[in-house]
Amino acid sequence: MAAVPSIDGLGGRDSESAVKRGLESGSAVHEQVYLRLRDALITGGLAPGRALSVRRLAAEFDVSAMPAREAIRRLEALGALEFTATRRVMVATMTGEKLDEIKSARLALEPLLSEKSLEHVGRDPSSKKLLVRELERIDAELDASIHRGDVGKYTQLNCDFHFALYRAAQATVLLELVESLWLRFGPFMRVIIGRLGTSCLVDDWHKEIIDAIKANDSKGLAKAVHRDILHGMDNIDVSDLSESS
Amino acid sequence: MAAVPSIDGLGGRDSESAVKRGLESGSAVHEQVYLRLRDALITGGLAPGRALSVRRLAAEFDVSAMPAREAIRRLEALGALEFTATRRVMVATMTGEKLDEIKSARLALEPLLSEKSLEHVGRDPSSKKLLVRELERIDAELDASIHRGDVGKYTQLNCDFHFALYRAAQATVLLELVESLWLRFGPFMRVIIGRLGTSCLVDDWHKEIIDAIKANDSKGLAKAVHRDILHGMDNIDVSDLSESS
DNA sequence: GCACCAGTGCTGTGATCACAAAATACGCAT
DNA sequence: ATGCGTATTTTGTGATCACAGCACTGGTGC
Repeated sequence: MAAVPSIDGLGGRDSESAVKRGLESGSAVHEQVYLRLRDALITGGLAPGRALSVRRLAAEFDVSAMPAREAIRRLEALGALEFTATRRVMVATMTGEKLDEIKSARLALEPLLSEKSLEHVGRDPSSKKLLVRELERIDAELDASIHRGDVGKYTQLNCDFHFALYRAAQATVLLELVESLWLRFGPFMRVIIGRLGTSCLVDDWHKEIIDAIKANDSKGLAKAVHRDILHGMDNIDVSDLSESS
Repeated sequence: MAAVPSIDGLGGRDSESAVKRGLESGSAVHEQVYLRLRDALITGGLAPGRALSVRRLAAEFDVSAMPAREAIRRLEALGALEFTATRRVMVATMTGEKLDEIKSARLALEPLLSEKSLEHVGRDPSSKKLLVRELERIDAELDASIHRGDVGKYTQLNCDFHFALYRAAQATVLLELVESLWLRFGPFMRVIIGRLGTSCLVDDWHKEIIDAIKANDSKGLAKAVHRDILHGMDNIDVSDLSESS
């Protein structure tokens, strides 16, 4: 009963989370539930509109209702989950307005955050080497998953790539804001990409990002991130929204 | 026992919250606890580093522990509260890095949000009139509180002013991001202003903001908001941080 | 006077229960 | 077969309890 098939992306998989935090996993049970649920959401493991319930979630994770409730509350505060009129909880749905806001916010924050990363990592050549190597590793896997047509893996790796970059900025506040944004569009994006397939995807922007880091080109990096976001969010048709709920 | 003297800004006061939401108060008890605690934090009613506890908070609000726990979890998710190493909860403290991040994020988001407000309100002259009138009302009170030297009222009104402006954008996601930012620096800002007094404050930028709205000057509005943020956060000495914990 | 240590109260955390309301399932009548 | 109303189940929510660990108190020994 520990392994859970009914929620995609929530099952055992490996211990490596999509958005590894600097923090330790924390002994608290509700923290672990939160982290696993968060990763499932951010990588699109749960479809928008998907109904959740305290007891079911608790059963999935083989814990009591309390930790599940707390995890749900936190994710609701971050906008990843939303209430129905009758206080039931579901994965947040997407609207055209929301999508627009998320795009604006991403464009405002993520290039900034990536600049900070470069600035932070620029002082220490060894840590920069490490970052570049990790990004290249992820990007290679990402490339492979695109050609393989593995949507699930792509989503997770794309998430890994960006947050590996952003985490290097050591900027907690900004990172949490961006995380909140990804939590909001992750489930939706997964549906979209799943519908379009990986054929429409390229990771040219990621290579531009890596090159800009290598060249210590702060503005170029910001621009590359900007373009990556635009590319990822512009080919989304609003008409997809109606079916995604 | 309903009126609580031990937490400033949490006591009865009037029913008007600092950051009124479009939503109704919601019948759920934990929602009300959350809203009151949030307003207390955002207006600086609780000092940074201030210890909170589930049971004490529950007693303050005359509810059981459960709603208090849920409210705390949500505010912790938003970065308003933080854990000690031993899982105890306190009002988030400020560091130089955090302050820098918050400033960056505010500068990136709030001018954008204000532009959206103008855009949204520009189509309907009557709603624009309404907004301008409300802003002028708040600004007048704000002016008065400055001359009166009423730091508490100033903080609350400044918060009211900005969120009255931002709420007009009808942009939930962006608003929640900004709210999260204000929750983080509200308590700290209150301490700073409390130390400096209202003498150093001017609300010229607010008048510029109102003028830009009247003139439908989108860029001018963004610039005015930008300056208001800079003015508010630039005269903060990092040395204040050590004493504010 | 000061440092240290035991004791006591407080705290987070998880578990469980009760209750009302909502959603689902089911069966009946047409 | 289908629409409808009832019955059962599930659900959120609040309350309470048990337990282990931390923090602070007060006192004792040096």
